Amino acid sequence: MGGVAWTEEEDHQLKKCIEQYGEGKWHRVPVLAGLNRCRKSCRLRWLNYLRPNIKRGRFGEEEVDLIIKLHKILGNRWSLIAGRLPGRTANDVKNYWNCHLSKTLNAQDAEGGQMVKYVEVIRPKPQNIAATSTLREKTQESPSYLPPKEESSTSILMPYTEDGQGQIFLADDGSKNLCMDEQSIVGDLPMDFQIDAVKRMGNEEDCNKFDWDDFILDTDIWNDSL
DNA sequence: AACTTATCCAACCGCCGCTAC
DNA sequence: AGTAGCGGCGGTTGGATAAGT
Repeated sequence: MGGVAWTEEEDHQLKKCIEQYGEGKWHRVPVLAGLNRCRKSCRLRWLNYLRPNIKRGRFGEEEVDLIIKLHKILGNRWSLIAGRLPGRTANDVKNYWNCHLSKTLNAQDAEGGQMVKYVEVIRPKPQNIAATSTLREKTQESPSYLPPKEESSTSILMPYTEDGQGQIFLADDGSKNLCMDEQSIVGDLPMDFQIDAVKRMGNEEDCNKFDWDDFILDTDIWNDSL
């Protein structure tokens, strides 16, 4: 292993400590539990191994499908992906990806697998001007950048697929619709940037009301498009 | 049976963003 | 405004084990 393996006794001490004091305050855990481990080591051991309801064993077909879909949308955001797989940890998902999926899928891509690109989505003009300009500066780094069509609106980027299906338009009222406008293609951009952009968009009130991570992760949206 | 190579996965490391001071 | 401390995350490491020769 990469480090010193945990003993049964250490596991027991950690478990007892969490049961007594609850999760969190990890810097205090080594002292409270009487363990010669750092806060990070304790946290990791709890999250990846000792926490109740952790699922062990092989990944099911449905789980693997979901991992592939979510990885397409989110990239290496293992904790977000694991959040959609009950009982699985980010470490499990990451290990599974690295051992089983990355090689297989890279080979498929080399043979012309489907590729995700991105479209521009129009939202109402935000009140937070500073955030908007940051987004535009970043967006313009894309070689195929197209400026927003209307001054009264601004844009975010969402994935669509090579075959032209599944482009998402977010209407003023927050509803989600398909958008087939080819002009709206902005280019290939990393998902991290998109999420960053999405988080920066709109006034604070709007952002608080709308759960963007949940929107992006809402697999029902992508079932038809990916 | 003995040795080598490949695979798996628990644990560690370094970085990042947030918060309190 | 700067800094220290924290929780959290993703990348990487390396020991254990399985598979191959």
